[in-house]
Amino acid sequence: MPARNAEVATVLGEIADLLEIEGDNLYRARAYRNAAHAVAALRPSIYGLVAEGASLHDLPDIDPELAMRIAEIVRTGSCPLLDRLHRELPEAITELLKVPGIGPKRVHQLYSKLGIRSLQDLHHAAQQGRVRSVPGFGALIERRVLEATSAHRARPRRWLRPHVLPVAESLTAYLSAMPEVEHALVAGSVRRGRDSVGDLDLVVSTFAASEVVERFGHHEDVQEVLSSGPARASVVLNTGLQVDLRAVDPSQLGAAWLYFTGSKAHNLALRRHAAAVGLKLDERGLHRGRRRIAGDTELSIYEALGLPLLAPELREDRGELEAARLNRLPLLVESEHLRGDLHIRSAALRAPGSIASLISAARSLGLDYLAIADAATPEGELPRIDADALARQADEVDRINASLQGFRLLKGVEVEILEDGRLALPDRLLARLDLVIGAVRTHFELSRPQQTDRLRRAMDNRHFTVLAHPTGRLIGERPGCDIDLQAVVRHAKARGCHLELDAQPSRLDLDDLGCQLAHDAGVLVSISSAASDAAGLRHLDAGILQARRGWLEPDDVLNTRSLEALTPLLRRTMV
DNA sequence: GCCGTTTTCGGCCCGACTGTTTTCAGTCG
Repeated sequence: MPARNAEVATVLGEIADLLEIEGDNLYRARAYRNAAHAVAALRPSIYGLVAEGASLHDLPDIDPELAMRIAEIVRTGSCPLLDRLHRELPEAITELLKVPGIGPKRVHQLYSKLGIRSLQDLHHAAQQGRVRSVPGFGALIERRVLEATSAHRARPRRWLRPHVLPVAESLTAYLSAMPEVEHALVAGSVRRGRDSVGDLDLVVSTFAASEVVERFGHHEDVQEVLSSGPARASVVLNTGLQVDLRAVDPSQLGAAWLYFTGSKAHNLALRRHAAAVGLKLDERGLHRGRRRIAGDTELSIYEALGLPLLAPELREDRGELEAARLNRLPLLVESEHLRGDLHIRSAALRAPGSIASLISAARSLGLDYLAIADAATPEGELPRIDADALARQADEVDRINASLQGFRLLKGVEVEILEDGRLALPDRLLARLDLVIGAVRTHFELSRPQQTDRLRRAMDNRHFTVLAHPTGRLIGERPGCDIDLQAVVRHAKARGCHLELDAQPSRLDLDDLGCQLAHDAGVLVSISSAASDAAGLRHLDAGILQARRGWLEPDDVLNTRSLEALTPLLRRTMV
């Protein structure tokens, strides 16, 4: 079965892990890790590239020989090197790397000295006190291993961003309130706007680093201090969220904030760029020889490197440095650019007074229109909407519109895309609506060709306007459907349809790479909240963040259009 | 295994922190 980019990247990453554990040439392992990153950051389907015979060694960090191996992985899911590694090392051994404090060297020791092959083996060995007998281990590491392998299953590995944001705000407020602290800032993947995060990174500037770090460890929400030094601490909160704090001298704040915002790949690329122009960048500043030439702000560092300040959302080493050098960075979309929301639930129509508060909230966000679009399923658990209900709703919308000035409700529906690609409502009904949002809600298990054809056929319906949450993923719960997103995007372009970025925190679907695909194909993205009340509109900010991570500019987004400019875009001209 | 505005060979980000050592290797971000 041909593999998706993320799957190929996973295989390359596994090869890197296994090579490191084997203890061969560490730089060879790093080469595979770099290749994994390059493939993961790739927009077009790698399977498509291989099928077209395109040369993968045009990608950064990939030479002809490695390109051939990757092509083999794409076609077969494996390669001779991986097969050899699997013969020589247990399949589950890379799991051990997930235990904090255990890296490739220690995994190698555990396997060669104790024959440990899995997390379960490791847990038992630690229980029996055998781990401390291995060279390089001691009683302390053994205790940590025991704790980690017990807690490993209980602690969620990734957190949805909205669950972490309030914690970030409260902890930065706590730190800011300390008299010794000048600034307390959020860094890491939270700042980069990732949809889910593994931990929370904070940076403070202060002249009294060790006192601040010490006091932070005594915060009432801290359950455990994992490590603590004069300039940094890692703690686990009662909720299980890990928080890393760094305290730096105020003159180093920019360098530290830049460094701890990451991503790691961006940092490495930035350091390579610095080295190429004869400078050295580290977390304390930018240096020419022994002299520090920048570092108090992020801007000072980027400027000294001859680059503009890069938005944190772009810092993923996906071509942003090259774009910056060539002055081709996108002018990213912002919340203020949105003029409407094209996917609102009708619950607001039914509850007394709530449509008024929803419209008022929308107006205060600068929006001029909302589209009501409930889920219509042939037989479903969701509030079912049929022809009569839709007609009643249309009357209600007309009545409300008549009472509004400078604001408009649009009539829409979220219609189920059936297994064969037909829509679950008749055309004569769809024809009366301002927009038709098609959604996959069942049969997630279809093969990639089937699922892709299903979406393409749905878009062939001349009333189809927007494809809702294109992959159907639920972050941390359900992976997206197996679709050829590039083919879907191309078909959307050919049919004059648009793609939705559903901004609900558990969806954020399209994802960032999907947004880039849409942009590259010239397909517009509708950033929508799927809100059923005024509070739900705040999800739009998360959608904007995701769109920015996908390099989208205002013109790439459907609902940055005024109502006048939007109307013709909702009418299909290509069938 | 990749890469080249000193290099086609000899580098490959680098500093903080920890634990196990007895002066430093491993891990992490």
